[in-house]
Amino acid sequence: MLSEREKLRVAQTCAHFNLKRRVRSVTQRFDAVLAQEGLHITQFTLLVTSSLMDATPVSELADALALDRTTLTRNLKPLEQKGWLKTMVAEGDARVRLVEITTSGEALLARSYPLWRQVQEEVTRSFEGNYMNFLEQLEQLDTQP
Amino acid sequence: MLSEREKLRVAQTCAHFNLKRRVRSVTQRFDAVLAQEGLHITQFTLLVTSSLMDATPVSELADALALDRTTLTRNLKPLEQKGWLKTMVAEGDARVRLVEITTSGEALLARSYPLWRQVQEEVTRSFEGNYMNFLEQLEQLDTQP
DNA sequence: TGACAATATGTGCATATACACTTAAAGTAA
DNA sequence: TTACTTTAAGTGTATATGCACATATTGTCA
Repeated sequence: MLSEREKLRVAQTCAHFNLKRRVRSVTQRFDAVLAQEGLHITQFTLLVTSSLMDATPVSELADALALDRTTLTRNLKPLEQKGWLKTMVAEGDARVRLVEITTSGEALLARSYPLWRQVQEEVTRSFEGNYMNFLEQLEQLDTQP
Repeated sequence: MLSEREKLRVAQTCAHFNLKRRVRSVTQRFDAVLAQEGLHITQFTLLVTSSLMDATPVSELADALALDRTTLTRNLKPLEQKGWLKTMVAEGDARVRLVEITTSGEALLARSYPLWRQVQEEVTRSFEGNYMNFLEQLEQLDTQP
């Protein structure tokens, strides 16, 4: 049986819990604004990355997003259905599926960017210039000791 | 059409993307170890909180976890099925469902705590004493300007 | 008391996530 | 060329998440 002290320690310091609940809050702030374009922040990020890495294999895109490949496969589906992304079989290797953003997807990005920026600025404002430092600290979470 | 520069800005600085991918990594590190007890880190946190706040209404528990109430309802289900949590209708108000940890749940917590602690220490080690400062910075993400 | 408002919770639907397993295609070696 | 291995991707299943809506119970006021 755990002591009260140990339980409190988990509740107050757990890296996962503390991160996750903040992320939930941040997700909702972005999603609330992006909803006017029928978009979630996860989808916005996926569209931007697809646009940056044009005609990329699914696996490479998953790596770039630090996302499980099978998760990406499912996340692509609604964006394809709405015509913002399309996929095509790679020439010379029928195993590979290349992900591409469509013209409609690019237009959506152009409309959504100001919305993203608005929330991004609100979220980062409270860091008062230390946001980049915060991002660096975040990276340490991945660093294996 | 977004410029390359704007796309890179999103990819490199987006608060949501940067948080989310680190969280995915942290989740996997906890889950990998807790798997030997058949537990996810999300469930571990839920069990600890239920244990701390004994016989709490679903809504109050959701508030404590900064979790949508309907999400909590579903997260409770697998834990109830495995007999680690139980719920009972509150005396005097049949609308309220109280969540309680079971003896079996407490035993599981006792076995899982060392596993949590092991990963927690690994994850926080790289902060070298600045972890609490990091948690405070995380809180600013919720602060409305 | 009876009608309506407020409260607590659950469900339908959709997205997000990942592990285990499957399928299909390409590469390789006898 | 055939058999085996490797590689790229998809599917089955389960948990996690939250909005919109539905249901049930309690409270309130005329």
